[in-house]
Parts: sequence; structure tokens; C-alpha cells
Amino acid sequence: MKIEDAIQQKEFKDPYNKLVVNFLYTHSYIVTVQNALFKPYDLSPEQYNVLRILRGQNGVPATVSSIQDRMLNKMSNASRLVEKLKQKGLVKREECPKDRRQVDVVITLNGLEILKELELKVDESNRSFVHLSTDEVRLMNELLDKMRG
Amino acid sequence: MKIEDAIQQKEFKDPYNKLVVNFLYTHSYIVTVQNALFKPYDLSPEQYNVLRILRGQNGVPATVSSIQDRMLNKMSNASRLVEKLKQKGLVKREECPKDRRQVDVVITLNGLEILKELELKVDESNRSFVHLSTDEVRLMNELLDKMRG
DNA sequence: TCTATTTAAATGTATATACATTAAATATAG
DNA sequence: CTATATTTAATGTATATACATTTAAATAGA
Repeated sequence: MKIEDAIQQKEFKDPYNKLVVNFLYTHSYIVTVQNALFKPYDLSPEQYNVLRILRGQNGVPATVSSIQDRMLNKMSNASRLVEKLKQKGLVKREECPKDRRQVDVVITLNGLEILKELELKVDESNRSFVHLSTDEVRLMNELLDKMRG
Repeated sequence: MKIEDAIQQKEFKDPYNKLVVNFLYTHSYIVTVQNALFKPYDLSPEQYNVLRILRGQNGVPATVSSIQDRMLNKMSNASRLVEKLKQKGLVKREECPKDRRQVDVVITLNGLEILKELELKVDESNRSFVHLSTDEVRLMNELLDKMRG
């Protein structure tokens, strides 16, 4: 469906403007799908992302700030997300011996299990709600990288 | 900058997965720019969008639910956003005589003025932070429309 | 008409941005 | 070594999702 029909706006000033609006609208579409997927697991997309980052460490602890650096949303609050995940028993958090300002965060076995189960569904979901061919997806990835300059 | 470098992730399972991650990361980039732009005006991007919808009505009142239908984020709360805008004197809100459940919302002169001023900056900003040619922007708009299916 | 259902808007609550500030630990400069 | 500056994480506060519930008004049906 064209963005003009989706938000009932006949025309846009220029294609750049239209792109930003189209982008924000599409984002809402994506996160709505993702939220529904994560809800039964009592995880938010942001918490899921933190778990993915931690698994990528292969057992090496990550500090809160290193998690923050790798989050999709740079403004989100890694400290609070880690706290939430700890309450659910999905991560462990302990003082870093080398630098007592830092905190070492590691994903637990329980966290790894939930991540594994959820990831199957996420992969499947991503494929099905993105109505593009593999070539179009590659093209879009290139355009996104270029877009940010 | 490639998404792999931006979030320090070497590889992705498949291009669809990469696209979703790339999309979410790029979204964060866009809203960060937009927030900085809107901050001096004490408006959020969502409030700005409501003002744009109301101006598009050309004086015809919009109900809260018609605003909701046309918002970029379908899950946002038009009722509360309208309340915030009313407190700032940017919109008027009055009971609809034909159906007392509904509320007629209209943008004020003050709202129109702020919108006009802000829009110039938004247009300029959109052009400068989207590092794509006009043709690439058009292509991306097509891909976004197709992506949602 | 009278009740039941539906609809519109508002409200309640939890989570997550967005951004400023604080507190503790470490690094650095004199 | 001591004072200052910087870094790391946590916390405070406002706004905005996300989603359920409530209230009031209109509509449909018996």
C-alpha cells in the first residue's frame, strides 16, 4: 500500500520529506509486528537486542557502556534494561575487578535458551513481514547504509 | 557507514534479519536528528505530526479518532497528544454537536505559525541528513511501500 | 421503549526513550 | 601525593508508546 493511502495524505512537498514520513510509518509497522512476537515471552524488542549482544560475546563479559555502544537505539538506557533482564534471571551482573566503576554483564543459560527459542520465531517473522525479494532486501540495506552518510 | 561497523556485528544470519536491524538502527539516527530540531520549539515529533494533520484539514475540524487513523505511529495516543497541544495553545478542542462522543479538534493561528516556521527547518534538515540522490530516494520510497506488502 | 451492543474518547499502568544530574572510581596534572 | 578532571554506571524526570479498561453517548434489536 502506498504511503499516501496509508496515512491519507495526497501529496508531499518533495521526495525527501516523503521518505522520512514513509520511513517513520514503516517503522511503526515493524515494531508492531515485533511487539506481538515478543509479548508472550515477556520481553521487549530492546531487551531481546541486549540478549543478542551478550550472546555475541561468547562468554566474555560486556560492560554496560559497551552494550550501550552496540544498541540499535543509542538513546536507550542499557543500565535499566540490564536491571530488568537480571530480575528475570536472564543475565548476571557483577562488579568488574579491574575497574570497580564498571559492571560485567553475562547472559545466563536461561537467557541463552529463551534467546534460541525466540530467535527462530524472529527469523521466520522477519522473512514473512518483509515483502521483498532477496535482491531488493540487499538493495535496501545498501540504501540504508548510504542514507546515514 | 555499514551497519556491521555501526553496531560492531560481523555478520547476520540472512539479509532479511540484517534489514530489520539496519532499519531500526537507521530509525534511531533519524529520530535523534528530529528530536534535536524540535527541542527548541518544545514540541515532540509526534506533536508536530498532529499539527501537520490538522493543518491538512484546511479549517475542517478533525475528530480524535480521525487523527489517530492518520498518525505515523498507530499505537500513539492522539487523545493525550491533543491535550498537550491544547495546553500550549496550539489547538482548540470542542464537543462535536452532531455526536457528543466525538471531539472536534482544530489548529489555532498560533499553531499554524509555529508549524510554518518549523516546517522550513524540517524540510532543510530532511534534505541534509538523507545522504541519497533524488532517484535513490524515489527508489527507497517504492521499496518501503512494497516492503509493507 | 428498554436493553444490549457498539463506538469515541479518556484514563490507568508499565515500559522505553530522551536527556540531565549524581556518585563513585580512576586517571591526570601540578 | 593531592587536587582536579574524566569516566562509568545509576538515578531522576518528562514524554511517548503499548495495551487494557472505563465512561459516556449513540445505535440496534427485541
